[in-house]
Amino acid sequence: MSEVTPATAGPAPGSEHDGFTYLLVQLGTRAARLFAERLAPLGLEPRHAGLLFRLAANEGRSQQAMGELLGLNPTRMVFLVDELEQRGLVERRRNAADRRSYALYLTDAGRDMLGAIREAAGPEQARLGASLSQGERGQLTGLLRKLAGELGITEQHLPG
Amino acid sequence: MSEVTPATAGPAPGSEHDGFTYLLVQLGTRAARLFAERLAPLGLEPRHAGLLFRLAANEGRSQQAMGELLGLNPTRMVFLVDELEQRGLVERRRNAADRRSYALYLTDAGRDMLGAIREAAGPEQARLGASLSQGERGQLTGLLRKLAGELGITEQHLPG
DNA sequence: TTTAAATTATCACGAGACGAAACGATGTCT
DNA sequence: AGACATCGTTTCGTCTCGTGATAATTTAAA
Repeated sequence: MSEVTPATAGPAPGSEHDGFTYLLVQLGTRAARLFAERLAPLGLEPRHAGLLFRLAANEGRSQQAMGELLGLNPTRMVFLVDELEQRGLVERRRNAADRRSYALYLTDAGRDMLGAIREAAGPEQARLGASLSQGERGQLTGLLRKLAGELGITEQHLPG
Repeated sequence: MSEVTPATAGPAPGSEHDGFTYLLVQLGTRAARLFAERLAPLGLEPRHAGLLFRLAANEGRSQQAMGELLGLNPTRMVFLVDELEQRGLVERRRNAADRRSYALYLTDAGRDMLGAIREAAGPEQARLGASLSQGERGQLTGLLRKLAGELGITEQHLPG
């Protein structure tokens, strides 16, 4: 029974209609779009929010280390940090030990922005899950977390 | 209690870690990538598969009507149909009633390809959900369907 | 008939994301 | 000192996509 082939009949194995893959893709893109819309008034895009959140949990890392953590190549990372630095949300400090690299830090404005993002995203999530009871929401979160755990999603990755 | 504001404490309302929004986005993009990888050996990309599936349920429609259904602009639609026609999976037939327009049909090869896509995607989904029991998988599908229903996702849309 | 509208196709242009390669500055190793 | 690797950066080309303009064919309206 460890074999995953769904040879047992049930709903057609590969049909897109009974599977959760299609639903995951659809809901994922939809959720991303809703989040982006909520973020727009703040002058940010999802990737900015992603970096800010990850940075809050990993302050002082080098730019490249952060990029690797997020799955971004160095070129893209330079651009992303540039944008956030120009907005005064992130700071590049020379690393005293290794002056080739920068250490990334949140500014006070960056920390404030983090709060603003949370305030913007919270109600949106509540609206998205309005058709679910609180128990169902917890159930869903638990199941998704199980899936994510198997795939090695660690809350550190940045959505494509 | 119909109010959705989570004023009651519990896990911090806007925190990304307890919410399913972040998980949905992550899992959605991951599922899309896995699907694309499974499709690559067939020489197809997700958009091709999307059109083939939607076309199977809407044969005989005009090219532009299909494009509208999928959320693609006419220019892009021409290109997409070109690609599938060159592969012999889709056929453009002159519409007898209105000879300005084409009616789109699947060829036999297109129908075969549909089966191949299902065979490629099925095991992938099983692998993705390997950490879930069969009951949990059904539960998850049900919950996702509820969410999708609220958002008006009708199995007709093409993932961004 | 004349005129306007619809459908498909084609082209040019720019926006945006992305990767590859190279470069200067710095650090490390021999 | 010299050779080599690493970090951040810049530049270049590629890919995808959207928009707008244009044309050819066919249909519908005046």
